[in-house]
Amino acid sequence: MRNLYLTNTLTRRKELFTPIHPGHVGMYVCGPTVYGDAHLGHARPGVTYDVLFRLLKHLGYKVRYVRNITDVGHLEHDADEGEDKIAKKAKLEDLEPMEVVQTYTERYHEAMRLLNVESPSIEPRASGHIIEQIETVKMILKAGYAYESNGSVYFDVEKYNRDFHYGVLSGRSLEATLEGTRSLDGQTDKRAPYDFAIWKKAEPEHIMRWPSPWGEGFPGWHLECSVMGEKYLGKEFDIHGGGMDLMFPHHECEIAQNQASRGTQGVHYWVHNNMITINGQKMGKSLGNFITLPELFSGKHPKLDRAYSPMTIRFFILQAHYRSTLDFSNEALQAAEKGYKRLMQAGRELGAGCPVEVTAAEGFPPAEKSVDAGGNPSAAVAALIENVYEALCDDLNTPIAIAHLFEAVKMVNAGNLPEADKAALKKLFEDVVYGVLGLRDEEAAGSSGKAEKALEGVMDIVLEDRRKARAEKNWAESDRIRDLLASFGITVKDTKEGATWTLE
RNA sequence: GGUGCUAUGGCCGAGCGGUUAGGCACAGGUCUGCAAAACCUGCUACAGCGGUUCGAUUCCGCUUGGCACCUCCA
Repeated sequence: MRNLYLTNTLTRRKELFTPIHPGHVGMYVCGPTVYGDAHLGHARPGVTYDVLFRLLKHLGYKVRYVRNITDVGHLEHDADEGEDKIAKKAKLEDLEPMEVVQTYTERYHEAMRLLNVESPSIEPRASGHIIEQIETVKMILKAGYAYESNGSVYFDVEKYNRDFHYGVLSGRSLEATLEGTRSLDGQTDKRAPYDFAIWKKAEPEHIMRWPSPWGEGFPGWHLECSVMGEKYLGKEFDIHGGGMDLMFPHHECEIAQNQASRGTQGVHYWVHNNMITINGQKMGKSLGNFITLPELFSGKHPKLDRAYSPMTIRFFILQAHYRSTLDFSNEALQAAEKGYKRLMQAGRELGAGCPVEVTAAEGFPPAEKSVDAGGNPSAAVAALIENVYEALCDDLNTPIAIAHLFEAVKMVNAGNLPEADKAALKKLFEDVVYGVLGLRDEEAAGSSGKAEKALEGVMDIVLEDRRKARAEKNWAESDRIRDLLASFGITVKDTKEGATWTLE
């Protein structure tokens, strides 16, 4: 199996990926809190870990990919104020909290489907694991790393830090953590400001609540990932992904909880994707500068010049390395769109088809074996394919992989490709462009609707008339038809093979 | 204040101690009744100041700027 390198946040370096169980990979990624539409920022981890999932499968691993849905216990502000986002949204919209969860979970799934993000193997919900979370709280209490206080249970960070290191992931010392911690106003049940709730008492007005040994309440946010990760992937698993903003405190707390409850940090490779920025600033709810995915797809947002297709967004994300920030702008998105279209055009030229699912390749680069029928590809093509795989396996360097793919585009456009090269590149497009990168040819997707079929028929007639006019060099009539169509948003282009048209 | 990241040509964005990243835009060309598209060619940048080195955009230091986390956040 080909070597894969990943940057492990825990060690801050690129490491050779070695799974716990040869041939198998357990991967957990923090999913969304479903209290609103997913925005462009959510697309980043969605796409990034989708590519990792697809790449691992393509490399031949059997992967169990767990991505949770946070539908409970996500505190809005400081833990002591105890209002969770979903309950708040429910009040705002006068809904049952689970209605909010249902709506936005479905909308999230739809957005991910449009982005061609594969479903994870398991998508557990926090609300479905209250019993397990209570059990874990008990274990942490039993181990002596938590204390009960007025119906809530807090993690005793100071004690933990004496035995282990609270801050291994984010590279902080406890003192450093304390430095910037906000001073807490008023009463607190916590012993120290850096302690965090693993079980939170529900105030009378709190809607989402469950009975527990400490009274009615709800689990702390950090707990769910520890618990669901262990339940579905075991006490130790290979990869844990998420946004860099979750590194502290969320993932730090997860490690502490794991260590305290099961005696191990639990995760071998921590992978963190960077943020998408807008005018150089993080795109986020709290900053109010985010653009939701439905808005992007429809173009309905003051910051958008127009709509951008899901694949444009996906390509845009893939053109930057996942560990770098990526700055949003209409210009950048339009550049991505053009590049994406050029890539797809080459794919069509090669006759490559989108695979239904990613398949494990045999031998690497896989093209070596696949083109026996047509002979071996040229050295240039073989090198190109090798470069693409090398980039992907080098910490998921999709921008480099794409740069090499554009070399392939050049070769295809230059024409006169030997059959063996053509076959090898076709395979490369199927395996990598459509497979691992998960791009889909939106234009080739085909029109199946009745109205579209009808329009196609009408256009055939109209363009046939125009062709006749052109054959008679009746340019006035030809241009009249073209201008008329343009006024409905239909663009006609004359190519060597005849006229083509596109709507809007 | 603490911790960490970052500064690349008109824009987005890789990368590396000595070699063209790539995309978009732009310019020229091919094609074309025109237009558009497509294709070809061109476009050589690494914040500033020092240092290490035969050689630095790439390593080190300083300066200046930007960002993230430390509070919910992908």
